[in-house]
Amino acid sequence: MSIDPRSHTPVYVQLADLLREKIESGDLPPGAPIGSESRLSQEYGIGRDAVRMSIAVLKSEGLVTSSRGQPTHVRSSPDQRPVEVSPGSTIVARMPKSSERRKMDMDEGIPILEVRSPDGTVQTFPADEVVLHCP
Amino acid sequence: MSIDPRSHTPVYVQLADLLREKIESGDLPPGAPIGSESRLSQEYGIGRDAVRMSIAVLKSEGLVTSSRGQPTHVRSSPDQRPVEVSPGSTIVARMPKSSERRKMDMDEGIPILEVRSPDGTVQTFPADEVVLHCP
DNA sequence: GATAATTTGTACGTATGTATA
DNA sequence: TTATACATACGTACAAATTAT
Repeated sequence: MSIDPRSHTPVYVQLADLLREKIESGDLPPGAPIGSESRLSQEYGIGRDAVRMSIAVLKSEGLVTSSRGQPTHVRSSPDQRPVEVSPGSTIVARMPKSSERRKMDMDEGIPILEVRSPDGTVQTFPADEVVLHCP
Repeated sequence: MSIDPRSHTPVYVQLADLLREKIESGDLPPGAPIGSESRLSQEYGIGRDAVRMSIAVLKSEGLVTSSRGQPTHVRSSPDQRPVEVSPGSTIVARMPKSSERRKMDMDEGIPILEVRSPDGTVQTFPADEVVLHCP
């Protein structure tokens, strides 16, 4: 599996597809480092910018996480706990604002689930932590 | 309101915050162009790269959309239609994969809502189009 | 219809800052 | 301290899509 710079598909999309395949196949299991930017850059013969764009795609899909000084690694999703929803509640999902995401210590690419109960109370959950159960 | 390149807060975060404020205050209403990259670059005295990173933040939050040849504009969310959920259903939210997003013609920064009915059927909705109603 | 101008997308480069090991 | 790795920020160039002329 390699990357074709002459393809109509951008190289960063090709690399993202390639890495996503490795993640979903288990070749890169949760917690595994996907390889440093410079290493991927050399290995596939593309610029570091293209590598970073690939990783940005995977981060936006919640598949990997990265932070300064640490290797980028495959995200290990937490166990999803069941949450019982009150009868008559309404549910929406949205992406958190950056400030909200930092405050709730959420990774990129994770939506927020909002549950509005009939009594007016609103509960918000990081979407990867819960499974809502309707009555 | 201006941008301080000496601040500890990255300039692209500062610009994202600035534009988000204008969007949420109604100064930049839905459908309004936020200004071209070159214009924002000149106006705030920062590089085009920083401008693009700012816009990437706002796109990931579902606040703006952009495509080749067209000015980036404030996203106008569609009306959220009510969806009745079957009793005993479970609900999760996640981000779509790139291929999924293209196939469903979804903008960036929009989660997917998955409703699993007790009979095993699974319904998926772009999260900005629906409000789920529990029985 | 054809051209030109505008705008975003892709891809490369360099340099420096900051956090971690 | 040193080395590694990611984050930020600047630059350039060209491609591709849209809009205006």
